[in-house]
Amino acid sequence: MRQAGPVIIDPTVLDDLVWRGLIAHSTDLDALREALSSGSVRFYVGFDPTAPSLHMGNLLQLTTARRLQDAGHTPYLLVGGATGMIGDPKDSGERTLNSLDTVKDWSERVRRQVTPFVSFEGPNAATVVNNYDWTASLSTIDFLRDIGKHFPVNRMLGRETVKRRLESGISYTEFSYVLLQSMDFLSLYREYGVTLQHGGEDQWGNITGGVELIRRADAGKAHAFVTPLVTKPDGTKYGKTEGDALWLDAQMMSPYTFHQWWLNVDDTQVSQMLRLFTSLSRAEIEAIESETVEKPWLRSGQKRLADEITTLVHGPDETGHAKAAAAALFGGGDLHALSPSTLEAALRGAGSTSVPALAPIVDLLVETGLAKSRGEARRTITEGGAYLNNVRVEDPEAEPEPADLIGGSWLVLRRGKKSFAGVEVG
RNA sequence: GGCAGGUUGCCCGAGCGGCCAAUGGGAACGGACUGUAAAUCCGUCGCGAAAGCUUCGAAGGUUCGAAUCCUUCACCUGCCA
Repeated sequence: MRQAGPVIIDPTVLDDLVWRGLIAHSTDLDALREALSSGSVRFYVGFDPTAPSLHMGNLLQLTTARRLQDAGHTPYLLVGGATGMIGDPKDSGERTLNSLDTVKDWSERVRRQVTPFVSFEGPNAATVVNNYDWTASLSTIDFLRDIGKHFPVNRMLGRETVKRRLESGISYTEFSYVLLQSMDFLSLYREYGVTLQHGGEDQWGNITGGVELIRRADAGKAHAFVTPLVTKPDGTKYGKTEGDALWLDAQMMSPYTFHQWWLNVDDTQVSQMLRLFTSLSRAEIEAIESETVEKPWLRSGQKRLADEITTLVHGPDETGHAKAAAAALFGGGDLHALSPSTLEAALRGAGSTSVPALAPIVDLLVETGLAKSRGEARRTITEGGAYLNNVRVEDPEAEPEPADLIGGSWLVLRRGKKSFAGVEVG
């Protein structure tokens, strides 16, 4: 896509990032603006393989990297094959170390997930690196002499994450994490001339550790900024409990569910999400914002958000399917009136199960995963929360009849307002 | 190595021999109201249709009866070596 030849630098990129609210903290902003206006800056962002899929926080880094690349800068996407084996300290306590095989598997997944977001063509083509490559062979002596010497322990103890962990305990392993990440920045600085790192707000300490190391070890000048931590309206983190996590992997979260996730974003957060995650222009976003204020029930912000981001992550075809599925299931019309192919596609997106023969609703609720146990399924029916083909089921002993089958073989089960599951009988 | 404290359901946190499947809060789930929103109100929240069964770090033991007492083990925290 990108033309060979000189890179065209967009000098307004930093101001755009600021307007979007993507900069929570940064090193000297004026120096950074200067650097970003005067040439293609090589920058890096890291992704540790701590789960089988990337999530919302990683997505924010990926779209940010893309913005920088679109403005003419050169991305280095780092897979944390080494740092993923150590684990950075988090407030909730010591991590369980993952096995070598797990980290390798997840590293590979990260590498695959990360690549579609940037371009590998043109003069400012992206590069994917893995910190395992320069970390694994490093000797302990060299590490302590060359890296460790630059880290005063008294300063390390003052870091917020460490302070919070001193009560509950922190292992030397996690305490040392900052050295590894700092060494990454130094290595990329030396090897490729990388002078900028960005990441999530929780990485600020680790990132500035690298900036400082470059200064101490090489008397070099590097920049950094971090994006804000995106929290739920109540201030808690996403991904803390199962239901909130947003996975980019289609196996872990279907494109339909992914699309629904964005569609259900709070009114109070739509504006922020549009700015942070989409590439819509300022004018477009402001137009949507005013429409959201005037006619909130249209949820135009949520719809645009869901379409844009699902397309970015899963492509336009999947977005189309997700919208069609939602229209079919939430449309409120008679499901029997839908064409079998439309229905089938919708249910595949929402999740479906095959059973050999008709069975009581209670069993089907469990079978489809809408209820965890038969007791819970019965309770759901008693509470009035179970629906067959969008009609409430009143009787806990109810059993579907052949006439309920749509297109001769499908049942649509629903729990509550939003959870659908298809059942294919036969 | 010594001494002290801790380990309870998704999370936090009561309980300290029977009235405990285990108070309370949060999360989650269902209903009403709505816009597939928020807020609010109501209800549910180990498994089982029920009888009953399996839970309170692990394994033993005392007792008619234990999450609650005893022993050993594991892990965590603090203080002292």
